[in-house]
Formats: sequence, C-alpha cells, structure tokens
Amino acid sequence: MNSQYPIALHIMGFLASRDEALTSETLAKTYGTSPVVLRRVLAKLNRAGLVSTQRGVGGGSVLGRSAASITLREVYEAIADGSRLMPLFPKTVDGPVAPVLAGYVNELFADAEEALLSQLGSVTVEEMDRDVRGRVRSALRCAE
Amino acid sequence: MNSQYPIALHIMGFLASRDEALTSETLAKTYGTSPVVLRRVLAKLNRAGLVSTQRGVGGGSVLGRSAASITLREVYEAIADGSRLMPLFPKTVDGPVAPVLAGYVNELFADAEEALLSQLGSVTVEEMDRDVRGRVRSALRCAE
DNA sequence: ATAAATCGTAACTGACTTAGTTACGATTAG
DNA sequence: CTAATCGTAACTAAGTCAGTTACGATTTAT
Repeated sequence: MNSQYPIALHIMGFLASRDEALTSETLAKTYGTSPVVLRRVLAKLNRAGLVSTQRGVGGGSVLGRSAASITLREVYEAIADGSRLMPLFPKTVDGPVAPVLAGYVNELFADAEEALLSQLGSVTVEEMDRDVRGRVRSALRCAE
Repeated sequence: MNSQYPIALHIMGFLASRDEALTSETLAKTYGTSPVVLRRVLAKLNRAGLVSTQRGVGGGSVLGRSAASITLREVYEAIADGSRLMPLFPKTVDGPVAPVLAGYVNELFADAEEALLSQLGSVTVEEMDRDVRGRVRSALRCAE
C-alpha cells in the first residue's frame, strides 16, 4: 500500500489533465517505475470504478468520472482495499493481557484513521492536481 | 515500532499497578514474549526517563514518574523515537513528478499524525491501565 | 486472418524489516 | 565470590514488497 498511494494519485492527476487514454507504459515512464507496477495500481482503481481501461491497440486508461467528483478518500479506499494504513496489532498473540492491549491500541488508532479519511474526503482529484502541478512547475524552474 | 507500542503500554500499566521493581523476565512472561524483546522496549522507555532500571540481584524496572503524570503520547514518542507511524513516502525516487507527490502525501499524513498525537496526549497511563485492567478481568470471566 | 499493441496476472527474485533467539560482558546485592 | 539481572550485539527465520519476466487474452488496423 505504502508506495501505491502516491502512484494512484499520479495516475488520477495525469488522467485528469489529459483527454486521451494513457497506457501503463506512459504512466510508468512519467512516474519513474515499471508498467507492471502501474497496472497493479490501475487494477485496484478499476475495481473501484475510478478509472476505465481498454485493452488492445490504442488502449489505455481514462478517468471513470470527472476529476472534480472524486475525492482523495475514494482513491485511498480503493488502494487500501480493506487493509489499514495504521498498524494493526495482532490479536492472535497468546496470554490474557496482550490481545486486550492490542485491541485497546487499535481503537485509539482507528479514531485517528477516521480523522485522516475525513480530511482526505475534503480534497478532490482536481484540486490535488492543480496543487501538485504547480509544485512540479516550480521544482522544474529551480532545477534550471 | 508496530509491536513495540502495545508492549510499552503493558510495561507502563503493569509497573503502575505494582510497587516493586519488575524484571524483564516477569514482564515478558506476563505479556507472552521473550525477555530480550522486553528489554529492547525498556531501553527506549529508559532513554525517555519513563522507567528507571536497576541491574543485578533484586533489580528490575519501576516507573520514572507517577502514572497519572505520563500520557500515552509520551510513551508513543519514546517508542517511535523520531520515526513515523504514518508511512513515509520516499522522496529519493527520480523523475520530476514522483518526489512532489510523495511530499504532497506526506503533508496530508503528517496532519493526521498530529491529530493522533494530541489524542494520545489526553490519556494518562493511569487511565489506560484502569481501562485495560477492566477489560482483562471481564475477558477472564468470560473464559471460565 | 494476421500482426501489433496493450492489458491482466502469475511466478520469481532481491532487498528490506522485524520478532525471536543465543550469547556474553557489565553491574549489583548478599 | 556467586548469583541474578540488565544491555546489546549477532544471527536466524519469516514476512513484505517493489521490480522483473513471461505469457495468455483482448482489441484495432490492414
């Protein structure tokens, strides 16, 4: 999950700024990784209906809905896919004390995760893309 | 870090409920792991002044301050020790886009981590211990 | 129909992390 | 001096994960 979320945001932002379908190879090259890694992320976004993908010549992916209607929370949930960002402490450990403590800590962290999710829910892909695009531009200016 | 935090809470709670110094072996047995693992956690708590440890015969660890004056935030920070709970996305990746996205996501998550910390700061070891102790008791009742 | 492009996904690898174990020197009480 | 206890290094085994290779499935163009 760790590294898939930024990749997912790259995909969503890039697709938001282009009208044509983009191939996993293009997305991979612009992000700096391999097409298979991209396709693994695309598969999750696809399952969530956030992108729509066509195989074959001239194929590739496009946004499933408008960039203004998709929040970073939806992207996060598509990638996290049931698993948790916050460390999940195993309750399988033995003894009377360890599982109770694990449960206690998990509750504390679940609240924090919910706070994160509602924050992500307040940012759309369109807004994120504008912000990131601006940063990339000024980074490139500085590099000259 | 993942599994060390519940262990740290076990240590703090157990020490809070006893006046005598407890050995790493006792703490390990009651938690269900090995003394070395416990000592690794104790070393961090020690560095933060949350526990005080004596070597030699009759040695062991006691709380460094009163349980009512120590928050779960302090325990967390002693264990996390500069590293982050939230995933830290590497900015070392190449390309113009990836590092910017990593930075963007990190900012989002840093806010969430701060929210978690302030929540942990509102619970003392004493309160946590009362809560957990109650749960352990009722878990044991159910198991009979 | 065939060829070329593209996706989907499985299998493998190498790097990294981490809990657990073993071991041993340092410290301290009696 | 002895026994108990800590501190810590070194090793191991398991798990995770990004990256790569490979190949079948799908689609368009001719």
